[in-house]
Amino acid sequence: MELSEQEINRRQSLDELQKLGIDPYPADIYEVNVTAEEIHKNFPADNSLYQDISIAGRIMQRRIMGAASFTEIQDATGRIQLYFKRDEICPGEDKTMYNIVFKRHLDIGDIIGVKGYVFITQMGEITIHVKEYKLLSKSLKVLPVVKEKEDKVWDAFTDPEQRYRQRYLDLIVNPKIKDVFVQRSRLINSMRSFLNGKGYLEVETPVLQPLYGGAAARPFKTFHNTLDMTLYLRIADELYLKRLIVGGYDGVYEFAKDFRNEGMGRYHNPEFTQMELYVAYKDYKWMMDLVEEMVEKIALDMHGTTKVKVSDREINFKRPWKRLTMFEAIKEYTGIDISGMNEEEIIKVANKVGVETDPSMGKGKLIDEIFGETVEPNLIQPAFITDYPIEMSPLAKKHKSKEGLTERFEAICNGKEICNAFSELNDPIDQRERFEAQLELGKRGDEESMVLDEDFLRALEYGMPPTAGLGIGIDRLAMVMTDQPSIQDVIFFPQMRPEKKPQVSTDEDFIKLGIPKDWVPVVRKAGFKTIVELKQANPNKLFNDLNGLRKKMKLNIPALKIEEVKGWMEK
RNA sequence: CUCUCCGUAGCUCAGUUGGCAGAGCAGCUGACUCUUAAUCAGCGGGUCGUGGGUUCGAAUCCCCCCGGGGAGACCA
Repeated sequence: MELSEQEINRRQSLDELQKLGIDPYPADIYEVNVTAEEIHKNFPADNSLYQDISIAGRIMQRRIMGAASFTEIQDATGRIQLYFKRDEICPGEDKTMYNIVFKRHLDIGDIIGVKGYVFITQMGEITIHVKEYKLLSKSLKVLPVVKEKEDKVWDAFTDPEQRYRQRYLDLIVNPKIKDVFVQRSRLINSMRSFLNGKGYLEVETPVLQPLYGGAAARPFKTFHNTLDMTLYLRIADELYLKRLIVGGYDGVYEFAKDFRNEGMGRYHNPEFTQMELYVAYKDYKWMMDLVEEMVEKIALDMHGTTKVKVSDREINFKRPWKRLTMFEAIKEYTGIDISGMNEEEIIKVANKVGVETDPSMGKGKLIDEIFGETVEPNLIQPAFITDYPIEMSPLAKKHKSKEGLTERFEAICNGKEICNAFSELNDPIDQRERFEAQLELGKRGDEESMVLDEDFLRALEYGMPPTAGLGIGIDRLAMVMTDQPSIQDVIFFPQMRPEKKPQVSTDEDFIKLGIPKDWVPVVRKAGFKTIVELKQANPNKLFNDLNGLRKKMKLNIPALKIEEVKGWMEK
């Protein structure tokens, strides 16, 4: 690849450092005994602390004033200023370590370790007075320099494409991003400790599945060579976890990566994280209480309060949350009671509220669409929607008392579903019929309808206790809890199209033509990325251009002769 | 997949009606021993996303393609 001027400078510094006997990538452990955060926290109260410290981090900022310099380094906890003084770094006659190594060959982005003591400058900044330093890693790429003063930010690194593709850069330069992922981790820890506290068992089930099931979604397909069969990446872990309830565990849960082969956008990444929980001898009402308790606790653990700021609103997770049946909710937001209607009447309602319909949609799907269009975006504060139609809930138990409905709920918050739960269907004969109804939908053209899983039915035939099940979207919950507008902001490496690589020939290809090694970068600079392009060039013009560049770039290599250039063309 | 906006130096962005490609930061050279968006003087840095077209002349106008954002579609 072609290097920019600054990248060439850094590689030259690397060489110079090595000539001075400095290993730019030393292998030894560098012992650190304090963090930037600890110093900022404790030093103001007790100035006798931190008088013999060792700390390491990345250089983020340099202000050089002749024989003294201020540098900021950033460790995992934050930034701290360093003070370098020439005669302190170099007590003897030899000032190389300051004048040459520090001033000339260190750059923003390099990682160094320093030893010294903490003091406060005349400007009142807590600073480390450096007695000695060591280069720990030389940085060859130029970091974007973001400057900040009193909440004003200059030259922020904001391009979403680069931020997502090079998340490491985003994390280095935008410290608030690092925080989001710390928060995400705390969310998961909070949930896990809540579930462990209840005595449930964390388990793992297959990602590669011969049949996919447990949700309405299109799968990713892959192939196992030895078994000579198609496998699917799981779209949900439901059917496996229920097999474990059949096996006799009281409560099992899994933090699972699931994969759905569908569109992408602010709320959808092809792979996403879900926590699914199944508890024996419970029902969906019991599960609602658990969800409220768990999410309230997460908010408290993360923010110390149940109130969470999300964009320009405040969402309060304090129990109890509002509870509405699906029909009540649709009636509340549209004024239409669809509870007694047949499919034809519902199609009319759907069209009236702006939902497009097509023949593949069953009654359940239609109701779901009407709900999604009219109700869901309006539910900002956490709310439970209960009692979903049977057609859209093929794994949920029929309602105890309401005909045509199931014992199912979703929690909605900030206009989006965050979880889905039901009293699990444990009647194997009913379950078989529901799967068959799904196959029927599939024949009507519904590509997300479920397939029939015989082994799962066999498990149910041995008998599954009444069970409550829950799936909760970790990414979406993290979006709400960390106030991020897009799912890509709570996933380290969101899915993206591959970066296109420009077509280039290797250095070896050029050298094979007889081009001296030192001339290869010049040839590239002249605009020839491939040997094919080069061979089409006019040798006289090429000869002139290359020697011209040699002069312009002040290269200390012998000038080319026209015979040489012609020689490359003939090979 | 559709609509829409965007792609210019390492980063953030200007670029008029089509007329020599600009600024700040970063970099390099020099000055400066408590600075903090350090300062001061000087210098270098570009395949204007890619390919085609119109034109005497294209970063600018037109078309194709690539990548991204937003809104939909699909989806939970």
